[in-house]
Amino acid sequence: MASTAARKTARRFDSPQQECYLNLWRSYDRLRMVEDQLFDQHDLTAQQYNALRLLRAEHPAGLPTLALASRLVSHAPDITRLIDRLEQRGLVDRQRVAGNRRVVQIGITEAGLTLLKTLDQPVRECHEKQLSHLSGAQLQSLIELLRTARQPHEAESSVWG
Amino acid sequence: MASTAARKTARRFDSPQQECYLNLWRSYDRLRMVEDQLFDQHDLTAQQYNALRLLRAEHPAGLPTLALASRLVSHAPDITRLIDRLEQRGLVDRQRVAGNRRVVQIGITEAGLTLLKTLDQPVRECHEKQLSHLSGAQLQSLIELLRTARQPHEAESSVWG
DNA sequence: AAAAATTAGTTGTCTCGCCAACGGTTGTTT
DNA sequence: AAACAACCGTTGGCGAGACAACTAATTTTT
Repeated sequence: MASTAARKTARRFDSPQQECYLNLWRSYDRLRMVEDQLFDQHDLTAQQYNALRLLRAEHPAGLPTLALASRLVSHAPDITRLIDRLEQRGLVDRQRVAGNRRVVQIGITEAGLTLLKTLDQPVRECHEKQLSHLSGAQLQSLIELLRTARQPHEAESSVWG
Repeated sequence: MASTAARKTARRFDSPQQECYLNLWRSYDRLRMVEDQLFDQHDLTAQQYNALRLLRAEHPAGLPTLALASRLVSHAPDITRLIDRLEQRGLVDRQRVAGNRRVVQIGITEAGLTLLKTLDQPVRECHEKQLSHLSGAQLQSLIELLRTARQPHEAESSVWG
């Protein structure tokens, strides 16, 4: 009966859209906790790790500050100080660009590369711990639904679109 | 061909599990942004709104501090000061429980109820804006996959399990 | 019934997220 | 070429998140 399903949803949620969003939030919170456990051991945040990964992919060229920010999974208005912290630990370096003195190019250092290397395997295991109970088909289905869900809220130019 | 699909994934992700988790993070980040736009107008955080909603559901009885914290969508180690801020704005009140003087019962005030009432419709519209482009079947499917994804990481006793 | 352990919540401290305002650099108008 | 606008990044200030240490109240142990 439709009324039964409706009543079931009505128990805690105002709409299917709300139920979906709160489930998204909750699942993110739970899986994030698993990842944080790993990164805490290395005094990193997920955001910092994400930045280092992107810089490794562009090594040795590096990326301008705002270009780096725009590629991060999660919006980072505080990119300057995120980089500050990584720079203070010697994991990245900054360099003014010759042709355009407004731009600051960020590069990953040898120390940064070394740190990432020690994390590669643990991170892979972490993601297994998070989601290995899902089948390949379930993973693909979930990925596709998540992409569809955010699609209207992605900028045209986003690398994430 | 399997190798084609594998190569496609390999472009940016180390594993399907990683791809899935990063998509989860990204979609959460994008949809969260939509919600924040609304709450910012009322100087609320999503977490604060969530707390007020839970307190309305328990009105007029209220909830002990830690019981409230445990029901929030997102883990809140800072529950005391979250309540402090709501209390300073007169949206909730605190009351020591007679029988057990350790417990502080939190209740929503009339002002809190009034604020929630003005938010009910905008919040519903916000969730529509977030996800109305998904069909009912897609929503149900996504909800179910999200629940399955976090299931091993939920405590037995969780109201979210 | 005194000591120990557990429970409930608060406080201190530090980092991080977020917005707005700013300074320096380059590109565009007129 | 002077004025204006746009761009890139930094800084200030404050609210929020995280974790550990702490006080107070209650329950359990011996």
